[in-house]
Amino acid sequence: MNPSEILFHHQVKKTTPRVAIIQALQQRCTPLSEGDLKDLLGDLYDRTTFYRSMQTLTDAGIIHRIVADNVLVKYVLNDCEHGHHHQPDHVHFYCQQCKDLICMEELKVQAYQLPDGFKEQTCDVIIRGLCSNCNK
Amino acid sequence: MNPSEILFHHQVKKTTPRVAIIQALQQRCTPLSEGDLKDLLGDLYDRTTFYRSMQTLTDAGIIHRIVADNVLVKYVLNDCEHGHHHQPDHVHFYCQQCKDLICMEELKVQAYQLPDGFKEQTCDVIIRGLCSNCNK
DNA sequence: CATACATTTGCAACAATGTATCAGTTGAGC
DNA sequence: GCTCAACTGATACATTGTTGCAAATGTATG
Ligand SMILES: [Mn+2]
Ligand SMILES: [Mn+2]
Ligand SMILES: [Zn+2]
Ligand SMILES: [Zn+2]
Repeated sequence: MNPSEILFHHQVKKTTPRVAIIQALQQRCTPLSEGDLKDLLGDLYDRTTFYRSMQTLTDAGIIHRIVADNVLVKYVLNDCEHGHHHQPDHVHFYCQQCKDLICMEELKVQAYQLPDGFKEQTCDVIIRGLCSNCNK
Repeated sequence: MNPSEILFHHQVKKTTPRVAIIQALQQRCTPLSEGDLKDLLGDLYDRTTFYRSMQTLTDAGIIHRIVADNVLVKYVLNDCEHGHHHQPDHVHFYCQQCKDLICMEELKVQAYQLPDGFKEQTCDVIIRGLCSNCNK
């Protein structure tokens, strides 16, 4: 599906920033931060618009957020081409040195049974440390 | 162990802010944020000093950080009285509405086997959603 | 106990991230 | 093409965290 179709399918208005953001996420197919997207798209939209767009797209179930660290949030499509859905799916590794976020597809996250009354919305499993490049 | 002993044992200089912070963490025995500690300790130290102290105490292995969310970091003693050690130990639940962080002691975190070369330093399992109070 | 030196602190300035308000623009449906 | 709700950009603000440097403090030594 192209960005326009995705937006229509989720009943979200088609706007220039939203289309551009979805397109960029599709092309890279990896978690991207505000900075990453800014590098790709330049001054296509205001920072305020960015945050509002990400909120809208998250609420609509088109993307989801990964909190890699208190100072780094990344965003991914829920339905990427090569099946990179994921939500409480796999572990993410965050390298404290090179600041890279790596999807550990092979490390699946177990389902946790919350006590009665609690409602789960998202689940992040973040392992922080040094990646194989930086650990030398 | 009292704060002074802990600091001495880890070969960290004994200073007023560090002692006060450890003391507060011991008394509450629950994860506290910068704001929580500020409420307890007032203007005992500057904000800059706080961040530097937490870095030092973390490096020394006296406390550890829990990243509840990109805008909320909490700190806990590694060696609390009633055995609340925890590191890759149990799941933390973060209520997106009342902003409470709850230790799910009964939900243990599995050990993940990282690929060769990767070095784990910390592991957070954060489930976000609504707590039983807010989910009504 | 006094001194000396390294460590730590407070202050000021800055950077990054995120939110609120509001006037002006845009887009989907008719 | 109109219309009106939805969205955007600009500005201003809040919070969290960092950096540089002079002044204060803590520990080790004599
Ligand atoms: Mn992933
Ligand atoms: Mn806990
Ligand atoms: Zn790395
Ligand atoms: Zn709650």
